[in-house]
Amino acid sequence: MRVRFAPSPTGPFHIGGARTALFNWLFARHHGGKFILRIEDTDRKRYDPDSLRLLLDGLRWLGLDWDEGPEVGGPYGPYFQSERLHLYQYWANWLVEQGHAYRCYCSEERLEALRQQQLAAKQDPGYDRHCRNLTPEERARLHQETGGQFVIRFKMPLDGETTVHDLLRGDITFDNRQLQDLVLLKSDGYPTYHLANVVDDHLMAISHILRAEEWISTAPIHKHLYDAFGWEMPQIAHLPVILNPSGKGKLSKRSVAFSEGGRKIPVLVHEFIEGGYLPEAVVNFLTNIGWSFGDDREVFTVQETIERFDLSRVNPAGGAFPIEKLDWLNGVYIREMADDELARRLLPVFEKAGYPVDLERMRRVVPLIKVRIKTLNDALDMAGFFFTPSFTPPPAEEIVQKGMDAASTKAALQAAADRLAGLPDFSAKAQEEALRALAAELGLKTGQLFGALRAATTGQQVSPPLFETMEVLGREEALKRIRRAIAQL
RNA sequence: GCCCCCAUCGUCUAGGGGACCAGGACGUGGCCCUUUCAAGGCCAAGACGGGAGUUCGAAUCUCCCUGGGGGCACCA
Repeated sequence: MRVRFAPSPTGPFHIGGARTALFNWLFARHHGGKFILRIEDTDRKRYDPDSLRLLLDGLRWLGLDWDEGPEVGGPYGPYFQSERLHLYQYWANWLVEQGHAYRCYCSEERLEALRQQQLAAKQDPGYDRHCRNLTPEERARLHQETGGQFVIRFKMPLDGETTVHDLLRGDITFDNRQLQDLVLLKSDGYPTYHLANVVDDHLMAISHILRAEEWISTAPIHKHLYDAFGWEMPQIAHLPVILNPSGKGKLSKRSVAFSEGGRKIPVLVHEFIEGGYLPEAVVNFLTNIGWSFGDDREVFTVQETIERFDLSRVNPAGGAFPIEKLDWLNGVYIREMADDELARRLLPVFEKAGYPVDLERMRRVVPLIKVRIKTLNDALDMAGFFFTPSFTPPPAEEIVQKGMDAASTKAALQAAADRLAGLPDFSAKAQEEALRALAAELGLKTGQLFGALRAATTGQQVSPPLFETMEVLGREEALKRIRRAIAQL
């Protein structure tokens, strides 16, 4: 079995594309087949040089390794369509010679005028097959007049029906009269998607096509192309589309999408990377859209997915992008990760945010924040204060707790500092014992005393547990922060 | 407008004629735990779009309607 992912480098790598790639990859890995990456760079107008890097980086980040394609080569190369132009030209001309296609000399202006006319007359827009039945004389004259500028169009059957078998949906029948004499080869010598895709899938011996639902309407077109070539069409399945979280419109339509709360949700693979998501969580998440593991399980490894993945559990219905589930799932993966591993992954995040990184300290911080973060980036807000070189205490109003004033807070912090300074050991346990006793002596609620200390030492209202935090900070640093807070009251 | 696809809790889904007064998960609400915030535990609310038909029996099969989505380029 040979499957392919064939993206077009015309923009950033989209999560919908990643899902298609993932399903193809899973299919190949499950069946012991090959996963081919082919770059369909035939649109010179929309070509975006950054997108290839984004694509390759994204695939690698997700762990979707390809057996043939860019950077790895393979026996069916080249894997960039722009390097295969001679093949498309050869096969397009072959179709012309065989009478399955023809040269069309119509100008863009004529096509545009035709379209306007059809629209005005409330007719379906489409090419009127003007050049399909030219006499050799007319053909020669037009060739002369246009200076040999032409496109090659496919001769679509004028009547009858075409049935395509979809692995997920069964037989789908189309009326041939709906089909156009579409362009196979553009006037710049580049192929259109239809030609290049069919030629390459055949030449690369692709056995199964797993592509997004939005391609369904091109299936009969491709079927006719395969028939004209006398080639066998690969087995085909159309994966359900992913809709916006609102369920309105497909996700890939715009690169900016918003959830109900108005939060901008990531839709580009690099946004997930930069957003602090874990690739294993994203893969698990994507796997659950349109496919289910069974046994009421939602969390599972890629290995388990590979073992179980097949088309029979793919749901043909499109659905909304359940982004809030990714946050939960990412949190699950973070909590299940070994502390050491998490520390290692957190380092570059802190480094990028401008904090001086320190693996030793990070190892000690991780157990305190692990259950409190959903993304790696969350750690910045939760634990940045551990790494701030010159920590500044927050303003007085953030230190003074409910039911207290500056004077009582100052006194309480001073007393706490004295107790902490006098502790034989600075363990969280020893601190807690001493400070609970102190709170009782001062007639304060634990929340009042601990809250003031929390604000003083972390600068935050929300933080990891206070005593563990101070233990990691170290007695010297903790006391320093408390004293600076006192000075500010 | 034309063609095509799809239809179970708000969302992702399980379900393949009786095992379904429909199961799981996210989210939401409540309680417990608790120095904040989480995590965790327990509990709760919450769906088969509508109508015909087939059948002893339909979430499951058929048809119609409705709704949603996709496609109609010298873009992929």
